[in-house]
Amino acid sequence: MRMSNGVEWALHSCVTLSQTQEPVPAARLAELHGTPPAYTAKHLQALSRAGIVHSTAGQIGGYTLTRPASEISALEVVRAIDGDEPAYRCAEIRQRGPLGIPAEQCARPCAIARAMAAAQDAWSLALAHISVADLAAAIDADSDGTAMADVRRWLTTARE
Amino acid sequence: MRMSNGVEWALHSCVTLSQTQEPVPAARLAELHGTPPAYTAKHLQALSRAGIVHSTAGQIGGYTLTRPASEISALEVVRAIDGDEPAYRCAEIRQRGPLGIPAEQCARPCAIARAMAAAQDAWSLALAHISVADLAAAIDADSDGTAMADVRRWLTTARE
DNA sequence: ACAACTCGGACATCGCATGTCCGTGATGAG
DNA sequence: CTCATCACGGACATGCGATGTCCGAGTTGT
Repeated sequence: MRMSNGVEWALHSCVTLSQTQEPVPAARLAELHGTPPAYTAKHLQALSRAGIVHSTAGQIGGYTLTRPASEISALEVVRAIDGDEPAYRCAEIRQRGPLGIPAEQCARPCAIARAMAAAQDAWSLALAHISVADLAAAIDADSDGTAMADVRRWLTTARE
Repeated sequence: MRMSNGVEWALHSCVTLSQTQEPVPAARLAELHGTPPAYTAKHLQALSRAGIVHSTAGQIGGYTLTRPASEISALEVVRAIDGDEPAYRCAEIRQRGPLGIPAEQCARPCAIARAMAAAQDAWSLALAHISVADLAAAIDADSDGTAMADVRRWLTTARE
């Protein structure tokens, strides 16, 4: 079980975008994070499709958050990048083999699938309770309150 | 984020093995579940390495559980097949780019990594509380108490 | 002692994630 | 109003890991 690597970049990008009101181009975010520009842009497009960020074209274009950072959960970002299908996909083994159960008796998911789904729900719930604003605040606290200020400064100075 | 498909087969195999004391060959389990024999054997080897099942060679060989099914958690089985490394692997983005933080200030994991780890812990905890015996009982209940009896009968008659 | 049956690890193959590119459209300047 | 510049958006290669398969080593019963 492995999560897409782009989830990390997307979360960092959202945290960065939460520090400004002006559009930030994908190339700028890639430079700040030290990630491949084209690939970073690809993930931002996924965020755009999911309605988490808004894209502005043109010379002063870029990406902005569509909502306050406190109203964007980490779960939304993860789902936008990694897809919303569950990690465990039941292949309906119970219907196969010499003791296969007819499909009409399989209205409910298999007990194993139910257990895995419950685990996934617990995982989702944990992420749903964390917002982008929470992450930004935690990162700021880790750096004694300088990290986000540095980001804001860098975003403005780089634009000059 | 996608879990290995073999997890399902391994869990079903453990449930089946919980219904008998005698060794069951990998080929027999594959036949019962309608899965590729060689690949099924591969996953059983992983369970063997993890100490969940015990293998017996020779003519009447096969696999048996090493412990009572009530003492084997679904989490153990999942980890044995899918690996025990976390789904989210932090690439330490905070150390990169123009605002990179020196490594000596990164003793604690990044706030984002901590959030993802907490979600993974919730997921693990949910699976740790479910035993193979629980799964067998739930599957039996779904079929009005006939499924496990059918499995036991099939295991003995097929051996004749 | 033999033969049959078992597990165990080493070897191909496929799909998806990763990474990259150019076309399209919009914006600001002249 | 026209044009040049810039940014997004989707379509195109590539690499690695999961999937799937095979044969050899070891053990047991005959």
